[in-house]
Amino acid sequence: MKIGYPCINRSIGCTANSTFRLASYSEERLIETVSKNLCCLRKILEYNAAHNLLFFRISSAIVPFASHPVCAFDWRTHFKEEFTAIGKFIKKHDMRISMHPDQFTLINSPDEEIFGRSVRELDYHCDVLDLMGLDTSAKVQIHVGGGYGDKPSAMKRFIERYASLSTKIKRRLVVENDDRIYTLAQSLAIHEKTGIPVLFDVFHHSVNCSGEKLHDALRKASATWRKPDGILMVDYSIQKSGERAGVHAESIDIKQFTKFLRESRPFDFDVMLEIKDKELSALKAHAAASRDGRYYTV
DNA sequence: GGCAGTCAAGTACGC
DNA sequence: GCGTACTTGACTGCC
Repeated sequence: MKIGYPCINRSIGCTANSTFRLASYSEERLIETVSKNLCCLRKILEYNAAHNLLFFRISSAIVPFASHPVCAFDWRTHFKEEFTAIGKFIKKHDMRISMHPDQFTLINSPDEEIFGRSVRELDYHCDVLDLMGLDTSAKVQIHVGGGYGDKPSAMKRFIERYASLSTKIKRRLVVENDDRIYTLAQSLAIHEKTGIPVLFDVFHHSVNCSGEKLHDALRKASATWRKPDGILMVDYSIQKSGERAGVHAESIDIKQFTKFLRESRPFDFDVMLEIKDKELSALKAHAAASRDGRYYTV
């Protein structure tokens, strides 16, 4: 078990997801921004290594507009050395990495152009992980997509579209149960037809539940990950009190997290803490999990 | 320098 | 049909 947090570290005074407006696009601006992002990513990973936080989600904004037609610049070649060096660091510290394209990446959209843009976006995410030289346990997670008023057809379209994807994408792509449309059971049904691993989101499961108890959910989701995929990835968050169901909490509740650790035995998985205060909660979770026999330390 | 409006992209939902 | 939330930060222009 490794513990991590997504994209942003507020303790070290830099960000690895600087971007700019499309209207301000220029090659110079892109190079300057990506250089800054990669430099900061390295610092975040160093912080994580020092604090034994060995799971991290790299921001999709690491290369702004990478899949947009405006971007004609060959950033892959230009930044090859930087990516390789970061990858070496990740491997040296035995870190687990994920990426999560945002809600515009929809491989089950009825619109072929949206599908095309989504494939380009997935290509970009896989390129980042490939350039770092990471193995196929580094994953790119997406949701099943829209319901389009007819979920069975939308799921069928996901399955067909998945089959048409390149190996480069398929070897990294995993699907996650979401908080409004596709449940764990529906994600597992898609796994049955495609073989795609299912990333289990504990919080989404509590908001949009197909009935499985935690133990059952972890057993079923774990079984969708094969050896080259690494162990199950789990997204963990809790409800912010006094807010609409689905709003992420500001900070982790260690009592609840400890209960989750206890109830999730004996399954092993890596936990991504989708909590607003990022590394601060991850550090608290690390302290709680370090007493757990599953917890991985270097 | 600070503030508020806005940002590439899509879908679902409420009015 | 239109505006807004999603989830969120941070860029940008205006004062």
